This record gives sequence, structure tokens and C-alpha cells, in this order.
Amino acid sequence: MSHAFRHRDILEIARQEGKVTVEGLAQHFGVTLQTIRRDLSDLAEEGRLERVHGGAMLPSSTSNIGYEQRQTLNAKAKAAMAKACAQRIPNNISLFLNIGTSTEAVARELRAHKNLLVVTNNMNVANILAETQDCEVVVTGGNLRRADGGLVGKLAIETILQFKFDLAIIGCSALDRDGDLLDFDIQEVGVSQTILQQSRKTYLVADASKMKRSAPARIASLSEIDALFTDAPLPADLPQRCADWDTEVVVTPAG
Amino acid sequence: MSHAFRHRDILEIARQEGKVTVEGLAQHFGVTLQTIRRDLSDLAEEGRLERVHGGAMLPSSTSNIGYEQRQTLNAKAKAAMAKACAQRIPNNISLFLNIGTSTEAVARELRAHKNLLVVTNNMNVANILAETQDCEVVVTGGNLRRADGGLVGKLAIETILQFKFDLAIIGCSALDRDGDLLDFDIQEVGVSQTILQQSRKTYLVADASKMKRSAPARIASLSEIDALFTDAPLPADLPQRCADWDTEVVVTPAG
DNA sequence: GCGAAATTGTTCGTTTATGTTCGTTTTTAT
DNA sequence: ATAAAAACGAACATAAACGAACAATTTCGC
Repeated sequence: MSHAFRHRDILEIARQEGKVTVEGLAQHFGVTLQTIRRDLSDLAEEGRLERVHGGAMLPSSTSNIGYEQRQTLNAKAKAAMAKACAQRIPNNISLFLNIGTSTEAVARELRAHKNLLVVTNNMNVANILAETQDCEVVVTGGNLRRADGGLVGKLAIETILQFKFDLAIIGCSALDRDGDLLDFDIQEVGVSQTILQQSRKTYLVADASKMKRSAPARIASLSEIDALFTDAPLPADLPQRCADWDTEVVVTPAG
Repeated sequence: MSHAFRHRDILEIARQEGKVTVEGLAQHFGVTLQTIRRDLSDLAEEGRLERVHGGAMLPSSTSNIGYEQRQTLNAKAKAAMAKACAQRIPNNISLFLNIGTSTEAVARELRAHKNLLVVTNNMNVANILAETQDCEVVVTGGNLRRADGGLVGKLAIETILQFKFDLAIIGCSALDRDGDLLDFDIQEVGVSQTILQQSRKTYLVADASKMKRSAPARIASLSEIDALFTDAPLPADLPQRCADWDTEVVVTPAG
């Protein structure tokens, strides 16, 4: 088969795991070590990977290290959640994706979807979806937040008010025991609330680490969300509350 | 069965699976390998798929590659122009950068500037400036144009109308003998005109290749521009015209 | 039904990708 | 520091995929 397929998958794996090993890839693809070495050499030559003894890593030059690290954190869990979420997203709808690594993971899983209108205030989502064919991408205006590529502020809110979405996929900084969605950034809260207000349906994507943290600003309650996608069972009495609220909970363990 | 049906289905499968193999398709449709190869060649020629050994893939970043190539074209000349332009840009001002590889080059040279407010409808400019510290970046909304990362349309114009810039740095697709700025995309023309209208001063950055091309839509005349940065002397009587118009011309030969 | 045009199948020489072997370099353990 | 082990990359062999040319088949207009 073609090296082109492998190259693409290798990059994908590298992005998720942060690194790849020659042996691991050889086993994964069922080819010899030499073939993988050739692949990695090629990718390194193109500057897409950085070759190291025994494998390869993501090129260190990429812009925001703090962000990159956060991105690879729980990569597998996020990908699994995102896949489950993407499966519930039909074709031919309008969709909002907001800030957060989890929503970016969903964007990655949407690349096979068709005829979507995706609006986002996340530069990374826009970059990801720029590679797909069959979807119109609209970027909201806003002040660029370097930390995560988010677009926030008045401009973002005004743009969002001009749309009505079939579905919004949102993330949050933390999810507390009472079922409240919290965020670190007060500006982002305004954006998120506007999104909720402008969409017919809302899915929340939040990995388990969000339940161990707290944040100062409240976005909304799970009761206002149609479905929650996560990677570990909810703590305490949240499952019961969600049932009462008619909020579907989809748990997708990693792996 | 006609090849048209297969083509449609092949694209369908490619979008779902992300890739297709010659062998797999041959089996799926019950035809010979050669027939599939012909199909894939056709689809690749139309730019709908990317042919690889053993099959084909979605042309993931094909448009990106075209862009990447364009970007490295005249890279030295562009960097020199951009440097000259950046030197004329003071600190502590508000600035607009629009679409084009030349303006991106300027963005790269602006990374040492301080306390700028940069508004842009160019995703690449935003990405470049995201790395700098001392400047506020605002992204206009708009429909994402995959070819060059531009944000265009009504949203872009509306955002721009909310600002007044000290200086706008713009590019264009072509520059004709009469001193008219031309563009390939009618949508972008509207954006550019709005920028001119909202800025106190305007610099045009255009390398010599722009003078050998033509484009259908007219943005403005050099007479409305305060300074032109380019990498080769202007042809014919343009220098005289610019002098009459009080348009400064800065020629920066590459190297 | 007949013939032209389009489509698909077949064959074959050429190109490309992968596996194999082996001497060299890097890493690891002592 | 030194030796053993692992990883590396170059060179070659082999297998797979490729595309061009031509033959066979189907489709369609008449």
C-alpha cells in the first residue's frame, strides 16, 4: 500500500500521543522497521516531524508550548469523546464550535461530514476545518486571545447574534458538583452564554479532568444542555440530576 | 454502470473513510483495477482527490500547498519590501493588515513593534502575530476562504466599519499600467474598499510580479494610496503619475 | 438491427514501494 | 571507558502498482 496513507496516520498519531516509536508504528501498520524509518525520514525532511532515536516527535517549533501541552493532555480520551459526539452530529446543519481543546477534537472528527455550516470563535478550529472540503467555515470576529487561539469580546458576541444554530458544541474550563459549567475567563462566559441563547440544541464536551477543577465564572447549568460527552462516569449524584434535567450523558472511556 | 456513478460513490467513500484503495474499490464495484485507476486519475485531475500509490486520499491540504508554494515565491523580495514597510510603521498605532502573502511578510517584520492594535481579516497574519507579545490582535469575522486564509463577506466589512485605523497595509492581486489596484475576488474588493475608507493612511505592498498580471475587479487607484512598497522600478510613466498623485514609491531590490 | 462512440477489460514494459541484508552509528549498561 | 545491544541507513532484490496501447464489450442514436 501507499506510504501516503501511513504518513497521514503517523502524523495523526503523533499529534495525539506527542511522539511515535519506530517499533510501535511498524507493529501498528504491519510493516517492517525499515519502512517506518523511511516514513519518518520523509516526514522529518518535510519538517512535519522531528526525528529522534527510536522514533519521532512533534516539531518543537510550534507556537504556544503551554497550549500544545494542554492539547496532548488526555489526547486519547478527548479523541474518543469527540468521536462519540461527532457521530451524533448529522450532515446538512449549522453548527457552532467554541473555544477549547475538546471542541477542537470534535472539529477533527467532523472532517468527513458534509454540507455543514460551521461558525467558530476558535482559530484552531478554523485551521482544522480549513482542510476539509465540504463545509463552509465562518469565523467570528473578536480579540485574539493568544493562550488558546480564542476570539472573544464584543465583536464575537455581535457576530454570534447574527446567527441561529441548529447545534452548538461547547467546552468549559470546569464542571462543578452541582452541574454548573464554569470558566476562567469572564469574557468567554459572555460568548458562551450568547451561543446557548442562539442555538436550538447544545452539546457539552468535557473530559473528566474538568470535574476536578474549579473556575470563577459561571456559564450555565447542565440543565440547559441537551447532552454531555465525557470520558469517565460522573461523580456523586450528577447522573441522577442529569436524568431529572433530561440531559443525556454519553460516557466514552478512552481506548 | 457509468463511470459517473462510480465517481460519485468513490468521493462518497473517500469522504467517509478519508482514503480509498484501488483494490478495495475494484472489489466494491466489481470492476478491474485499471478501471478504478482511470477513475482515480480523472478525479485527481479535477482536483477532487489526491492520487497516491495504491489509492487516493482527500486532497487535505492541497489548497494549502498551492498557497505554501505561492508564499515562497519571491520570498526574498517580499521580505525586503516588508522590512522597508515595517520601518515606516511607528509604534503605538492602530493598524489594519489585509489578505495576501505580502501583508503576511509585513506581519512577520512587525513582531518587534510595540503597543500596536492590529486588526486583520487574514488568518495567517493573526497566526503570525499571535506569537508576538506586545500587540493586541483583533480578527474580523467572515467566511473563511480556504485558498489563502482570508476572511471575506458581509461580516468582515461590518467589523471593519467599527474601527478607524491610523494606517492600513494592503495587498492586491494585480497592479495595472494606469495605476489601478485590481483583485481576483469581488468579495475581497468590497473589504479592501471599506478598509481604505476607514483608515487615515494607506500603504500598498506589491511585488513586481503583480505588475505583469491582470485581474477583473478594481479596488482603487494608486492616487488614493499614500505609499507603495515594491521590489523593482515601476514601468512606463507610473513613477511620474505617482509623483503627481503625491504617492510615495519605495523600491527595495531583493537581497 | 447497425454502426459509431464510449466504456471496460487485457496485456506488458516501466515505475514505485517494501522487504532483506549488512556495515556503521548511537544508546545503554557495566 | 568499554562492550553489548539497539537503532540506523545504504544497497540490493522482490513484489506491487502503474499507465499506455489495444481488444472486447456495452450504449446509444439512427
